[in-house]
Amino acid sequence: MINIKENEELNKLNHSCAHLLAQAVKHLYPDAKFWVGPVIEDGFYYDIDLGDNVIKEEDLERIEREMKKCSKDAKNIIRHEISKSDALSMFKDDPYKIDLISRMDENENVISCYTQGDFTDLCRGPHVENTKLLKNFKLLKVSGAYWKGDSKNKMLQRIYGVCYDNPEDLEAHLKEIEEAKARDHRKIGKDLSIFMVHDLVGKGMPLWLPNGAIIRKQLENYIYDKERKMGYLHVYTPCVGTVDLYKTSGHWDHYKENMFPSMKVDEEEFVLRPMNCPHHMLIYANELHSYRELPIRIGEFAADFRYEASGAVKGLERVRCMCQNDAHLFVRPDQIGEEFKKVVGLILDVYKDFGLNDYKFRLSLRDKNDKEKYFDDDEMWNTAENKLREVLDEYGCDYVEAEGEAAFYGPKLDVEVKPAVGPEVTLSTCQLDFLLPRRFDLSYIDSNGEKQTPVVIHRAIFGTFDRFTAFILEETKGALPLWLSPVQVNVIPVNNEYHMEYAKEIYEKLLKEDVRVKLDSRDEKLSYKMRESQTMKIPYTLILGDKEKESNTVSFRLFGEKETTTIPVDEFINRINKEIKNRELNK
RNA sequence: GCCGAAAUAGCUCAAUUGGUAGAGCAACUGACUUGUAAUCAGUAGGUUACGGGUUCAAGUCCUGUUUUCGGCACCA
Repeated sequence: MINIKENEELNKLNHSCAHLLAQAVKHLYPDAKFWVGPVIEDGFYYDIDLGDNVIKEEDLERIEREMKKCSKDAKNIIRHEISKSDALSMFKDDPYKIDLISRMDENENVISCYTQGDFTDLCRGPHVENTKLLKNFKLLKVSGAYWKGDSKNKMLQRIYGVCYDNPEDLEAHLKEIEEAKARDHRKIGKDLSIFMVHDLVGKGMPLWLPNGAIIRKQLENYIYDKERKMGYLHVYTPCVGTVDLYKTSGHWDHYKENMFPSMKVDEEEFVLRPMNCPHHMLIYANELHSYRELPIRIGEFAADFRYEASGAVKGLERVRCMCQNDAHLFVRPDQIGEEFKKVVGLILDVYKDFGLNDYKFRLSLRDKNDKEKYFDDDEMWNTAENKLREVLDEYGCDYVEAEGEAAFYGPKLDVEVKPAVGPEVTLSTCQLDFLLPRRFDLSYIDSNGEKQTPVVIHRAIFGTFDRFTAFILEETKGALPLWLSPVQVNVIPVNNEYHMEYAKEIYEKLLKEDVRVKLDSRDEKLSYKMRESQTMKIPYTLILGDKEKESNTVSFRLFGEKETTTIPVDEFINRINKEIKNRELNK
């Protein structure tokens, strides 16, 4: 999809369309007051205060009609510049405009406005010359949005739309939205029986069905092997901890509100754990460590529970019960760079294995002025942040820096991806931590026999198995590579009476090879079974009839393809074994 | 959590202004014995998310709750 914000012409067009929207809304709702109407990657929006009026989805059509009317009026969009004081008196009845004007740069004494017919808006511009150029637009959705993005403020109404300079591009844009809905992992998850949810279990607590469980198990095996080869030691720990554990770590103070409420058992108070760091800290502290042992890498596929806001819960992507692909690396200060580099290397390696290219690195730093959230030690923060930058530069990774988004214990590097529907989410994460080792009084003995404090690196390559599965389903549109597919081979005899025996023979052979194979023995036509095989996106469908039986061959059809290939049975077995072993991607 | 919308058979959807809840697919039974995306016939399937109210009469109107969806805010 074209990035409208970054395209000069489309940016201008969409910005002007936002004004056209405001003009139409002003006609229909004379009391409307306007906040801002920026251009975004996929169009534009305008935030509006309508007082007691409410714009609903069904009103969008009416507003669109009014916009068309305004467009047909073919008014020139005229820029004029006024002084700051004139602007303040001109918009004196509009608290939103006063807010904008008064916060403008001291040096900026000239303020620009744009007028089209009966409508004038404060705006930096630029705009198209005439409203008649705004023809190919569509209003897409309406929602609430907090003023200035702060939930303590009043909620305004936001209308989203998009505009193009020709009807074909607009049509293509709308089609893309439809296609995105079709590859939403919630739809695929239902169609392919991957997961379900149930009110009696609870919101944000997905149940992984057999098909989903296979995918997850494959992901676990894959990353477990990678980690083990890199010297990780895997553990199992309970998914509860005492409140005191989280008071020690500091999480209780920072995240109490986002944890499930504590439960009292006898004299102890427990919580469902929201993360695993404290448990792993205790495992480290269980033994005395020499500087020679470090780094020590403790890994776990660990279930965590977070009381996510009800409005945030979404399929497998944002859940209240998740399984992290977690690990904590205990390192000496001189090992930070090298160890961090290994983690970034692993991330790059894994994304390559999955054929993922569309992701972004985000380096989250502290807000130097926020002494409440972030512990006050300039040297530690600066050292940590610079180490992360160094490694990223070494790999030549592009990244954006985000101030004030670090964890309370240290800076972090996240990998962000865009789901089919909704805003970007974090998959992988790697975080430096100078604080928790101190809070848990962790130590190792250095070469002089002195106690030193290790540094901890928190990292999750898949992030959570839940979210990674959601993402991989959307990336592949449900047509998973062979090694991840719940059913890898579907065996269909041409005629149940004459070919079942041969079909069974092949089926047994594949079972012995540890292939996930299904034999469709129902009394149905071949075409009926083929249809289901394709809609369930099974990678290989075998057709076995007289021809195959006589020549000891199999005929297979790949998912999404029309032609059939016939090869000897042994050759087929070699072929899929190789494909599975190498975790080959779909072409 | 906030602003909106929605919830009807396992799935996808119908049901005029309030007037007997239907269809296709799936399931089951039988017939058909099939060479690459839906063979035919029959059977069964519902406290219309849950609770309360208005009404002679509620899937439909009002109200509370839950869940889902679109955004906002949040995301260790």
